[in-house]
Amino acid sequence: MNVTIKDIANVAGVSYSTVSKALNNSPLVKENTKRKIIKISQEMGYKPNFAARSLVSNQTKIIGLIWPTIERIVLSTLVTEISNQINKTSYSMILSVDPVQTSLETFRRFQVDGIILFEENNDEFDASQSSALLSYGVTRKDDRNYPKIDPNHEQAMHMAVEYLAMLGHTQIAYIGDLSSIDPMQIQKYKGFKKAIKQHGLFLNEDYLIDTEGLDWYNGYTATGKLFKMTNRPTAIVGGSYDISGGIIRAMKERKLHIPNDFSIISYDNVPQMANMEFPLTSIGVPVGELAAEIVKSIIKLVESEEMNSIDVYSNKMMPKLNLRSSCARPRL
Amino acid sequence: MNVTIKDIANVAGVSYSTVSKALNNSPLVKENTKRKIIKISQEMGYKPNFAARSLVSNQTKIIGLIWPTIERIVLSTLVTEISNQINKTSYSMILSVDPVQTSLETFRRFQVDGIILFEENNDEFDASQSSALLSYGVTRKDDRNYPKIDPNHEQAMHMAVEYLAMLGHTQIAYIGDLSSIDPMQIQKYKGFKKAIKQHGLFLNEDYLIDTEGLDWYNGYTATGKLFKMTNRPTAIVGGSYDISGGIIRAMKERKLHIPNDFSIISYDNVPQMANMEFPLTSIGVPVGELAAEIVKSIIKLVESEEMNSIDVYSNKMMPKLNLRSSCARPRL
DNA sequence: ATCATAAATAACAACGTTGTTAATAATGAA
DNA sequence: TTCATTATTAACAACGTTGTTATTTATGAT
Repeated sequence: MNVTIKDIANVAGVSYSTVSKALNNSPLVKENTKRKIIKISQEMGYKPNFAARSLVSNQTKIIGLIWPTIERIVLSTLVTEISNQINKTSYSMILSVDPVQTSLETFRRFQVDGIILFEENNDEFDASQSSALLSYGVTRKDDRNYPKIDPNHEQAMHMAVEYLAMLGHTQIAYIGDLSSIDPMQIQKYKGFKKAIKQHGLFLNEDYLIDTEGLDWYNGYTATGKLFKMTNRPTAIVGGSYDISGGIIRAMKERKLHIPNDFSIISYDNVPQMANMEFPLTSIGVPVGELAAEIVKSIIKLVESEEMNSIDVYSNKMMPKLNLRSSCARPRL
Repeated sequence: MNVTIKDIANVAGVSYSTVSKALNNSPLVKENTKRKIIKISQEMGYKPNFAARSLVSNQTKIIGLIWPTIERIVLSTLVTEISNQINKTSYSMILSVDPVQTSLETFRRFQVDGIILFEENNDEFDASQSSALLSYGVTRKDDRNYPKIDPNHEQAMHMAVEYLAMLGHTQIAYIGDLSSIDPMQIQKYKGFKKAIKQHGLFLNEDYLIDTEGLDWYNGYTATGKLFKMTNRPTAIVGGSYDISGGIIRAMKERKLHIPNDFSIISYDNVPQMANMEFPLTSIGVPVGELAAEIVKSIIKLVESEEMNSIDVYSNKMMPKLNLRSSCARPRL
């Protein structure tokens, strides 16, 4: 059996309410006895009972994170970052890898104070009865009634294309998942197309290469399609960390030189980027910043919810360009 | 505010204790009123308060899973499987990606009923004050005082080598992580060496190829070392799913044919194995079985702990050989 | 020394459940 | 009908906290 404040009260010879106050550092109890009680509680190995505390305070101090598809390395990194950041606050994080609806129900039972939702696919679910909810990853529908945080994909593509155009590239390809219903993927290639037009470049539809998946191998295969073309691009934007890994592989296999034969910019901004087979110049919101913003927002949401000030904002975060060595001026 | 059994009692016109019994399907309340109460509670959207319930029952019905390094695909699959299996019981699972010690403290605060621990590296930690604890992944020290479940790595290697030997191979290489302090990796290559000897084959130390990592790219690079040899093996055991992915890649790049040029058996037994670039024959405990055993064990542990029958067993699970098309008789 | 006041501690209610005990209503044998 | 017995429901204590209110003890001015 665990030790309770009553046990402490007994050995300290005070009432349990005094113990409670002492442990919460209330000014209502004398410094002397406070010290004594704290000492005893430590000796006895007291751990506050979570259930009791949340029963009276009506809050759990837990943030739930829903992550239905635990596979991509970028999201792994993001989750780890978020976990670290949350641990610096008074909250804790728990994770559920179940489908969204199931996860929501689990968290409802738990009465978590807030929920972070990674939306990768377009599951339908009913979030109406849930606690403070913050979404990462775009939904298709626009009638969401909860706030969300996202990288500004459009801006990222704009910056990538701008940089390549500045170097003199006019034939730029995008290798990414075009067939997915995942809204995040859709936003990426739409952003790319828009950026090409904005920079006055010709949009060659053949340069939109579908990986039909998000694994490194999909990137590898799709790059093969590129080599079948007669009129090849001089620069490539890779749709994700994993995909870009496959692109590098395909290049090396054909003894092609980066950046002399092809300039490459990869999407995503994780530390691992620097340790790839070839260090790629990349574009994306740094995961650290992303995590910080997500944590800050969900906690604000949780703590303001009492006053019902839940406004449904959509925070599109600013990407950063990380210059490494995979881009150069095109050969003439 | 959430609806409580008292609210239900009010609209049903009974006492709250009757509501409690009705919802718990107690024989002490008349079928008629039971139905009425259940109907009302559904209409009002009642969700039992988790904190209150666990306060009185002194159990949380939560299993915590500690997974400090969320990267490998095999473990992703295992976690998902475990989560699914747990959801079929009356328990729920929560996941922590923090270092072991931190995670243990979090779970202690939560008062989870049981903990599943994935030990990948050799962190030191103090599990003495924790609840029922079950470990997956071998520890270096032998003085653990908690039970564990593991694939029988030695047996797996035995079966792999046996199969290859049966096909006529005498020159078998192992490509895996030899430099790690991760005990699971150590067991694998030690098991391989033992198996080679047991089958009366000559153990060529050059055939133990160090990937120095667990990524697919590590497997790819290590395979390169193999091609530098003059006296090449005819068969390869890949140390993990990811590593084997890299091996396949290296083979294809050199236009080598599997299984005519090299027979390959991969470690790990996940469904994704069949969808690899090349469907590999593999050896390992099926994740489904592994998950089932883990869940069964932790629940048994949790529910028997009251009677203090925690015996420190070590369950080495039996691997299975999955025949696909990556092995053949060696060429003469 | 006496009393008002402040400081320190104790007592108690509440949070939402479950399980036990007490009270009431229904049933049936005399 | 009356009383014992059973079926049904109500009342209450408990779980371990926190916050509010009541009580005791110490302090200081008169």
